[in-house]
Amino acid sequence: MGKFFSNKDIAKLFREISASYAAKGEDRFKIIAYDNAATSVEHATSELKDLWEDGKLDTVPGLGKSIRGHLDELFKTGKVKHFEDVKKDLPQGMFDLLEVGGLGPKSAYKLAKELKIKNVDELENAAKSGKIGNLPGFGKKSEAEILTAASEVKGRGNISRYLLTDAFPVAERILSHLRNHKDCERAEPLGSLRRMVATVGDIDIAVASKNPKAIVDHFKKFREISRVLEAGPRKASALLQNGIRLDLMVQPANAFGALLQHFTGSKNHNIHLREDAIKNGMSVSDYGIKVGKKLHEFATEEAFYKFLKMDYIIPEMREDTGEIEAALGHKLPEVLDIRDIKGDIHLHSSYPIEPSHDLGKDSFEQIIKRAKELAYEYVGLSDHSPGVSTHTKAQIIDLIKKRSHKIEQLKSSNIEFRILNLLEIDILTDGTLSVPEEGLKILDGAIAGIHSSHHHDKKTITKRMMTAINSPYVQVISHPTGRLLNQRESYEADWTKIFEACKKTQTILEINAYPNRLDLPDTLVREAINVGVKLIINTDSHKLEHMDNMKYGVSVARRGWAKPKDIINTLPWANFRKYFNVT
DNA sequence: GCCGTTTTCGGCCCGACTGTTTTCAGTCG
Repeated sequence: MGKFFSNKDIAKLFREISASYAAKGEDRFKIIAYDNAATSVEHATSELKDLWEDGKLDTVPGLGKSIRGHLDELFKTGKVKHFEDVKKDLPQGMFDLLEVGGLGPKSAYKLAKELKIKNVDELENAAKSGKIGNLPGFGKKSEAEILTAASEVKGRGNISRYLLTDAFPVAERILSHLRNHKDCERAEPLGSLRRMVATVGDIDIAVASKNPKAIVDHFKKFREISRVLEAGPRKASALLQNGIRLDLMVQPANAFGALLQHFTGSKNHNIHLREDAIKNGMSVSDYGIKVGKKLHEFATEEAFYKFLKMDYIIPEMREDTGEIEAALGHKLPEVLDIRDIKGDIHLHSSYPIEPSHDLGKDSFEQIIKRAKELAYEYVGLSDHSPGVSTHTKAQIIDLIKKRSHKIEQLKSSNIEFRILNLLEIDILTDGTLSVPEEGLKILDGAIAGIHSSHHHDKKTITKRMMTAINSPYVQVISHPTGRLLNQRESYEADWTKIFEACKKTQTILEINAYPNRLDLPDTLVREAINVGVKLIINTDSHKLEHMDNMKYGVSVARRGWAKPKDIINTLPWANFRKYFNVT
C-alpha cells in the first residue's frame, strides 16, 4: 500500500498532466480530457480510493479505460510510470507558476525552462530584474503584468473561494454602481452566485444596454476595483481590493436571454447544450442560436430553452448532471421553493442551560415572535445540551426539566403556534450521546450531531453516527458532514450505510442553512433523496438575523433536486408532528 | 483521452481580449 491519495491530490496530478501535455504541444483533446478528469474528480462525492477498492471507478465520468489504468497503478504502487515519463523532461518549477493569473502552460514552461524559475518568488525577482521582457514571445508589458499578478498570488494567501453571504453584498454594490448609469437597462449577478453554489470564485455581472462601451467605461470606475485585468468593447474583468474577481458582459436587451444563459453557466452545462445543438445543426453562443447563417436572438432564457425544445431549467440545476436530458424529456422535477417552508427547528436561544457549546443571543419569546413574522407554523427550540464534563447526570436532568417547564408555559400561551421542546445533543467521541435516556424522555425530540473529534477515521465516524441514527430518541442528525467551508473539510463517512439506516429508522438528515456549513452538501442531498431519505432544512440560528438564512438551505435542496415531499418542514404541523414525540 | 438513442471511429463549445505579431497564439470564462 502506498500513501493515501485524496481526490484533491489526484485532481492536482491530472491538472499537472494536462499542463504537461499542453506545454509539449500534444493533441489538445488529450489536454482537455485530463482537465475534465480533474474537474470530475473534484466534484466526486466519494473518495476515488474507496471507489477503486469497490471496483466502481467507472461510475466517475471522464475517467476512461486509460486513466482508470493509471489510477490502478497509483493506488497499488503510489506512483504512475506514465505520468513520471510525461513530466520527466519538463522543469518541475513550471507547475507552481500556473497559479499566476495570465500564465498558462506554454508561458509557464518557457519561463521555468529558459530562466530556470522554480516558484512565484523567483518569478517576481526575474520580472523585477527585467529578464522576462527580453525573452522571445514576452515584452515589457507582459513582464509588468507578470510582476503584478505574481504579487497578487502571494497577497491572496489560501483563500480562493468566497461564501455566498460574503459575495452577495459585494455584488449588490457593483450592481447599484452599474444601475446608476443612464444606459444601463438591466444588471444581473450571474455565474456561480446565481446558481447558488456553496462558495463562489468570482462575481459575474451581465448588463443589458444599447451602449456597451459606455457601460464598460463606467464599470472601470467602480471604487472597489484595485486593477482592471481587461476591458474590451463588450467585456471587462477586474480585481477588487478584497481579492474577488469581477467579470462583466454587456448585450442589448433584445438578445439578453442568451447572455443570461451563457454567463450563468455552468461551463459543463453550456458545453453539453452546445454539443447537442451541433448534432441538431445549430450553434449556440452568448449571442443567440444560429441555424445555418441565421442568428436567432432571445430576450429571455425561457425563450432560449424553448427554442432548443427544452423546459426551463432553474439556475441551481445547471450543472450537467442530467438536467438537460430531463428538460428535453419534460421530466424535470418540481423542486421546492422557499415559500414551501413551514418551520425551523434548529434554533439556539439565550436560555441558560450551561451548554458545552455556544448559547444563542435571543430569548425563546423573541425567536417565536420572529418565526411568526416569517409565517411559520412551528419552531423547534434546540439549545445545545448541558456540558457533560461540567455537570453530573443529575444536574443535566435537572437543567432539562427546568427548561422544559419554561417551554411548556410558552406552549400554553401560544395555542395557535406550535413549539417543539428539543435539544441539540452531542454524539460523543465514544459514540454515546451527551444526554442520558432519562433526560431524552422529557423532550419532544432531539437533534444529534458530531461536535468533537472530527478527525476520526471513516469507520469510527460512521459508527458514531449510527448510534445516534439508531437511538429512538433522536429524530434529526445535524450538519451531517461536519464541514466548515474554507476552514474544515467534511469528515469521511460511509454514506450508503448511513442513508440506508436513516431510511429504515425514519431518521431525518439536516440541511444546515448556516452559510459556512450548507451541510448536507447538494451532491449528497441528491443521493440521499434518491435512496428515499427524508431531509429537513434548518438555520442553526444563534441570533434572530440568522433565521433569514433559510434561503441558502433551500438553494442547497434545489441544487440537490429536492421536491417538497423530500423536505419534512414543508409539511403542515398535523403531518410534521408525527416525526416527533408529540400529540 | 473520452464517449455513443444517428457513431466503437471520428468527433470533441464558442467567443473575447491582449500582446507581440505582421496574421496569430495564449489565456480565460
